[in-house]
Amino acid sequence: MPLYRAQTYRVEDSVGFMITRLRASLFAAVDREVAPWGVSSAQAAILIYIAHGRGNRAADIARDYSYDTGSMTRMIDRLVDKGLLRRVRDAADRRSVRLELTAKGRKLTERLPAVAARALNGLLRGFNRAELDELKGYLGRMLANAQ
Amino acid sequence: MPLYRAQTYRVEDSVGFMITRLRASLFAAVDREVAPWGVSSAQAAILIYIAHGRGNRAADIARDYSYDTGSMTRMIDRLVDKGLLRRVRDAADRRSVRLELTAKGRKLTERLPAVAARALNGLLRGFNRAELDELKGYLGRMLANAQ
DNA sequence: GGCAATTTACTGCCTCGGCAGCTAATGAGA
DNA sequence: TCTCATTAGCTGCCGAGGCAGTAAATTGCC
Repeated sequence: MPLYRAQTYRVEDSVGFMITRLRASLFAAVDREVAPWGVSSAQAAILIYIAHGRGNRAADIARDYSYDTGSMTRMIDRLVDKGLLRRVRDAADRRSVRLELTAKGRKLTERLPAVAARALNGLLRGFNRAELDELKGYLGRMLANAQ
Repeated sequence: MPLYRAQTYRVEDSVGFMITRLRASLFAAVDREVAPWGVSSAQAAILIYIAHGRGNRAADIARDYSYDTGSMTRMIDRLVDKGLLRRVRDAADRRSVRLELTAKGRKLTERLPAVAARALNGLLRGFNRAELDELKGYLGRMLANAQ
């Protein structure tokens, strides 16, 4: 017996619908907080990634975030335009572009993890650690099913 | 002790990150299935809403889906252009536009719930009913926290 | 009845993101 | 070494959404 069936399908009963709304309200919450600093939630995620030093090429971010490389190019364009990021051609592999935070970008990025944490904690009000772990377990299983 | 803290924040450990990726892969799965019929997953959601008869004004959908009304206008434009939907000015409240499925739209819409159910069941492979209910409980609590 | 507030839909402008197609650079194999 | 496949990044094109501002219609309140 499948969990969802066409005959009884109701949008508002769907996990997909809930996830979509959750994502939208989470992004909106972060956007409200970082807007005064002139960036968006999506841009903040890129900055945090680079600051954490787990890779600094556009292709790294695209792979880890499952982003389209064309989207990445334009995202980086916006961050470069804002003076937060710098493109540096890699001498060893001249196809690649290394991304470096500018001083301004580094300064801003220091404040971003706190915003992300606050937004998540807001959504998780009333949750204890065990519940969060269980929730993440479910989400992780779904992601694994998605390959 | 908050669940997320700025000092230890890692994007890939974040529920927000997981939700974002889940949404993207769910939409992509539905898009792949309905693309041959000339519609997108977002458009399919609108059609299902109208077919279920829980409201047929643009404002109803925008409210229930937490959509921007400007986005709704453009979404309806695309569906009207495809001949799936018809705009009918409401005689009683002339601000409103009633949305009606065309014969073509009705025919297409009959097949959509099955696609949605299949996509969700794919993500939920290995889940039993109790686990799904618990997951939905968690997501519902987060949505309530988002107001 | 008259005026203010609200609602509905629409528009322009913007960010985000996928897809397809392209070039340049690199790597692997005959 | 030459060829072919792969990779990195960029571009055009599109759909999806939010925000702000507008006009018309409706509702509510005095």
